[in-house]
Formats: sequence, structure tokens, C-alpha cells
Amino acid sequence: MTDHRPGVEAARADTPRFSPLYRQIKGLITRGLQAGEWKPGEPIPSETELAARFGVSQGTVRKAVDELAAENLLVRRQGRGTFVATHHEERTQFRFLRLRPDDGGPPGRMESRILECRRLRAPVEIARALGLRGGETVVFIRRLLSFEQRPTVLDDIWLPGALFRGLSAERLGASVGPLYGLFESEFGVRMIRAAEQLRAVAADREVATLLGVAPGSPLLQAERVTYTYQDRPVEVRRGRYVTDSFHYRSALG
Amino acid sequence: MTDHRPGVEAARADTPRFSPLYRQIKGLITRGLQAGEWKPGEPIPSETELAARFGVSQGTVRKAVDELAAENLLVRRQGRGTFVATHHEERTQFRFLRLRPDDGGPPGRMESRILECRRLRAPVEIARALGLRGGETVVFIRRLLSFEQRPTVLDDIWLPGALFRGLSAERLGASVGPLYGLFESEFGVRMIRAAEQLRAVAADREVATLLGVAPGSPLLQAERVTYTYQDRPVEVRRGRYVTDSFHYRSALG
DNA sequence: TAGTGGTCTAGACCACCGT
DNA sequence: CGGTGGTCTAGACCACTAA
Repeated sequence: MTDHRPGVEAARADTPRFSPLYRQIKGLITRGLQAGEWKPGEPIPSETELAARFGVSQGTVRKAVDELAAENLLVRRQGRGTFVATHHEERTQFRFLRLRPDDGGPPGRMESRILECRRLRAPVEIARALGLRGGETVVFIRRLLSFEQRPTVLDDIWLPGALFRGLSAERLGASVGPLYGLFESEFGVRMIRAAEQLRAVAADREVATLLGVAPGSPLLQAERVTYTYQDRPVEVRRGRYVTDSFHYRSALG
Repeated sequence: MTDHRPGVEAARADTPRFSPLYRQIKGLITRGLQAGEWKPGEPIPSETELAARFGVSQGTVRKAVDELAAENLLVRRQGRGTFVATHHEERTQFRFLRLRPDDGGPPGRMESRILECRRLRAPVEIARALGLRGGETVVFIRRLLSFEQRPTVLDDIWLPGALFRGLSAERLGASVGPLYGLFESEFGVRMIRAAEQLRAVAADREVATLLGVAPGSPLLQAERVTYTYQDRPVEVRRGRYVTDSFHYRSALG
């Protein structure tokens, strides 16, 4: 790279007064990830190699990789290398599902059933959340998650139609792992982070029937917006959780 | 300090195979915080000074402080110094209260009313969560939080009696800031982190009355265990939130 | 044993803050 | 201006993994 000295950067002067070198390196690595230069699950080049490529010291690369690892874009494995994060792994499996059995242990046998999958014009709120122009089509998915045969989660999912061409109930049914793994492998869309808004709601008749609870039962509702690279929203999800013997874990730091 | 070289550490050999130097430094700084060597809101010595005191390089101190800052025990302020975190500040004010108005903006005028404050023998579940022996006394507090005159949060709080001698309704009423600020200043108990379990429940008659909702209304319930240094539990809290126009924010990363 | 990430050092310089 | 944290470097050595 050229012109990455702090002073030079400062001279550029716009919104962020100063962008340190390691952040620029971070940006370059992110660009490589986004462009698919290294695929999920694969290792990226070693720190010394990246340092040579970018013409900076290893310490600077290290700090860039540190941040990317903290954001779960990369995974460090001592003695082996640094790998591109993937949703096809035990460890990342439940990163976005915060529901846990009250008795502690990991969730037991989980079964996913697709109830619906069709295309429709995006409702205004969905379009707004996804940054779509009015009238664009979205893929709508409704699915039911059961733990040990007990229906527990009803998810309604909206995805930008343009990014998920060819997504169908059959395709979903044929897949085994987590949805985000499918999205990553089949559509090249990598879910990076999400924000949820939680509230307690009363189950309406339709939802109550699907979840096997009495109408009016209290349900935990999670409205999620999921983002890919560049903080681009690519999924809206409304989940309803039966919290009789499960709870949603939240860590306050 | 003496004997902090990696090799020496490795030779000690027990559970953690190897404890890097910066973690030991981190432990020493934490001990200072816990012992009250530096008070909340005050600056700790500069990095160079700490490096000299501990006989390590500045970079090693830096990494220790980095972690402590990431855990919100310290706050770095460029050009000024590194300060001991405190609950008496705007920025940390809402660190543990994740409820937000649906319309985005920050919570409006908040009013806290103490409904109850008394001592009682710890119920078994509370005693277990707080690591108390059966029959020890706890302080029980019930309080109501209202936003813009609208009752929104009902908190039941249990604290170890031994740590909070002299805590009374009057004392609570006389205080202005957040509870954790009071606990920090008056009782020397600093809340560091917490874990919550969320579920949807139906309001019973008593709770419904206090919150001004219909009995059976769905409420978001948060069961919190709060920890101080050394991961010692020092508070159990059960909150019930009215989520008609508020939601609980959760970030998935 | 070779290669990777992880730690530690010493020193330089920069950005930011208060005086 | 002096002092603080923030960045960057170059080089050494350690811990871990796989072949």
C-alpha cells in the first residue's frame, strides 16, 4: 500500500479525523473476505505473509486481525492459523439463537419444519428495514423449531428477493444445518451481526395453534434485523418463543 | 514483581497451562481496584508509571489495561489518563437497563419509587444464587420505575444482608442517582457484570395492579444475577417490564 | 521440526488534553 | 508546553499444532 502514514491520513481530513494504519489494513482484509478471496472455513494467509503483502509490520496486521476476530469474522487457532468464520460449525451454531433450556444443558435434539416459503411484495416496514424500494419482492419463510418434539419457536423471516433467487421450500427442506449456513454456502450471503428487540406478547389464535399453546398465552417475541458486510441489512426475522421451560440468555457487561 | 517469565509460569503447572505476564499484571491491577487503592471516578497511575512499578514494559501494562477497559472496569480517555469506572455517569447509566422506547430516542424522564425495603431470611433459591448459607438474611427491595409518568418496570431485588448493613427505605429514598451508584458509594459494592434470563409471563393480580395493566397481560420478565469482583454474585433481581411501547435491546454479534 | 499464532520488549513518534 | 494514551516498528522468544 501507499500513503498509510498517520500524518498523511490526517491531512486527508474528513469525518474521522484520523484512521490508524491497522484500521486500513482491517479494511483491506475485510474487502478480501467480502470478495470471497478466502472462503468460509479456509485459512487466510499467515500474519507475516499479510504484513509483507501490505508493507507493514506484523504487529499492525495483528491488531487488524484482532479486531476482525473480536467481531467473529475470523477465528484464530494457535499453531494452525487464522480462519474465515463459517456458520457450519458447532461453536457458531447457536451464536444467534439465545434460547436455552432452563435446566442449563445445551439444547437437545432440534427439529426444523418449513411451514411456508413464498415470494411477495415487501410490506412497507420490511422494505424500510431492509433498505428496499417500495414494491420490491422479498422471500417470506415461516418455520417451526421443536426441541425434543416440543414446538418452541415460530420464526417469520423476510429476505431480499434479489439476493436469494432460487430459494424455495424444497431447497430449504433438503438442507440439514442451520439456515445461516445454507445462506452462506448457497447464496454467498454471510450474516455478521444482528440486533433484536424483545417484548412479551399474547399469542393470537394462529400462532397459538402452531405452537401448541392456548390463545392469549404470553410469548417472548424477538424482532431481529440481521446485517452482512458494511452493515447492510439482509434479513428481518420475527420469532415467537414459548418460554415455559426455555429462556432467552442475555449477558450484561 | 518476580518470576513472571512464561517459562517459569509454565513450570508452575496446574489448571491453566500458562498464564501470560499481562494477565498477571491485570490481576495485580484488579486487586488494587478491589482494595480501593484507586476510587471510582479517579485516575489510575499512567501506563509508564505502572510499568515501572511492576517491572514490565509499557506494552505489557497496556494489554492488561486493554482487557480491563474491555470489561468496563476501567475507562480510557486519550490525553487525560485511565480512570476507574463508576456507576455515577451518563455513559454507564443505562449499561444494565436494556429497555428502550420503541421510537428510538433515549428513555425520557424516569422516576423511581421504593415500594418496599425490608430484611428477611433468604428463600432457598435466592440463597443458592447468592452463595449464602440457608437462613442468612437478605435485604429485599421492591421498586417501581416509571417513564413519563407511565409505570413500566417492577423490580424485586435481593441483596446479601451482610454486605448492605444499614440499607433502608429512607436511605434509598434520599438517594438520587442509579441504585448501583448508591451501592458503589455507600456500601463499596461494585457491580461488574450480570446475566439475565428472559421470558414472557402473565401478570398476576398484584403485579398487574402495581404496573397498571390488566391481570394476565403479557410481561417481559428478566431474572438477573449480578456479579462483583471475582465473579462473586451479590444481587438477584427479578424485573417485570411492560413492553407495550418499550422493548428490550439485545445485540447478537 | 517447521510453521503458526501468542507474548514481550524497547524505542520512536503521533493525537489529544489541559495549562 | 508537558503528560497522557494511541500507533507503529523490529526483533526475540514461547506455546501450540501437524507432519
